Amino acid sequence: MDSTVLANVTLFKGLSEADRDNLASLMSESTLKRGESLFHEGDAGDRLYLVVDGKVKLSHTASDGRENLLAVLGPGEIIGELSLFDLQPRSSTVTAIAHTRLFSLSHTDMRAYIENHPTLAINMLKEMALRLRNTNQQLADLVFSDVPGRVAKALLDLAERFGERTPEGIYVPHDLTQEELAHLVGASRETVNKSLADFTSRGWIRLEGRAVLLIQVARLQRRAH
Amino acid sequence: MDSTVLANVTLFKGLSEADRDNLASLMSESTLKRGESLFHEGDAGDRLYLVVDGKVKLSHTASDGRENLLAVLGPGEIIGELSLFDLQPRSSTVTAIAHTRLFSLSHTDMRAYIENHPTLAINMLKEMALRLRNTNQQLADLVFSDVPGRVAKALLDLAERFGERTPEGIYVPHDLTQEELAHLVGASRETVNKSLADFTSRGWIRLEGRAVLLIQVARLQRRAH
DNA sequence: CGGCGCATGTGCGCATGTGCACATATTGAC
DNA sequence: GTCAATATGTGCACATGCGCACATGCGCCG
Repeated sequence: MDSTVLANVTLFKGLSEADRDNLASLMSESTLKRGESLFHEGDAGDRLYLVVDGKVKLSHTASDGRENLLAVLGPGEIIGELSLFDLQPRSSTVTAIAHTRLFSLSHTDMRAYIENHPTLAINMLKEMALRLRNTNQQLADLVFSDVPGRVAKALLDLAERFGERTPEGIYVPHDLTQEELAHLVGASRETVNKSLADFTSRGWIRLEGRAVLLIQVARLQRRAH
Repeated sequence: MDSTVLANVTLFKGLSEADRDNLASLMSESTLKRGESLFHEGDAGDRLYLVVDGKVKLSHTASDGRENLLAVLGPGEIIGELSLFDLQPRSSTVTAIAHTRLFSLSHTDMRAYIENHPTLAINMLKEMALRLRNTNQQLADLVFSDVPGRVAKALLDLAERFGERTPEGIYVPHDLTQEELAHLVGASRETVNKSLADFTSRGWIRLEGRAVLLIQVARLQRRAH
């Protein structure tokens, strides 16, 4: 296991190199192809995962089959941290939306490390505070904004996390189908499609398969408010 | 400051009596009347609060003035824990909805304690994991359920936290106006009022000022799904 | 204990967004 | 490269819920 990867992970910031090596020796590696799941809602979970490369979606399925995306996670982000502390079953399903490489660590090992390394505990708390803020923000967006507004917001969010500047604008390879994007913003596929079509006809964005080019970021920001 | 109160707070479970005494000596006490605010969204915050008695609402206001309740917190629950870790300004406004007594502690003192007491760090992580699960659940409800469903859910939620069994049913003194309840479920006051009227006419509940009597809990659960 | 102000109850027209139906385009497996 | 499966694009009827308008009710402050 390569401990140098861990140096770039927020969760492990501030740990000594020896600690990171040690942690790395406790981890195992796995990969997922698009569509493959890491675990399902309701499963008992005893591992913590770390995305090294690729992207996964965190989803929740209602009893009638409708789906809802809680988040899209990329490199450096952690998965399955909730079950670590409250011992509840997985509250969401995690599925790869691109080819993904992960490291994982048993809850037992992680707990032991947290208890002996205050820095790690604090990092973990920071991470969770951030998540909580994001989720609260999402809640507010859902209540306050209409569908086009939420779509604009989602695009800007994805841009911040996965975008790269180009001469034409920000290129955002999000790997989501429009249906998945719809689930992310809590709307129907059709409505999201129409919003995207509208933004395109205004020249704000250009669709390129499972990626978008954001051309007029300021307009999108205004629309997202 | 009375350290016996701390013995019943989840966050401080597992600490020695000496530690609790010591923490108590670092705390100060304050009270709020209904309508008074502890702090506002955007404020810089450097204190952690603990609800001893009463109830507060945690709200978020959009730029156009519309409001959204993130949570209602009661005895034993903590407030202002996010700013502790990420040093961001307050992400919500906290206002008393009943006469409320609070203890508070400076971030510096709390951080020092967390770093030296793994138990406390783990408790904090548990607390935040729980919050995160709840918020995710709320997100899902907002996406999947219609307004009456969300109202039913909210009533059951409030019952679990504040209700007391009586011969007639579960009596829930929630202290919320219908407008506040509407903000909590992300709907308009009018629609919530109509849902409540409907539930009442079916004999599922009875309204009693800022309290509800839940008569047919099973029906509500079915409606909330 | 009287009355003002906030809270609740209810009808109605309008806007948003859903879900179906169907066409077209793209992708990926063989 | 072919072709089935999946994803995207778009019109339309219908449902939900919002927001205005207004009536009624109730609590609390002086």
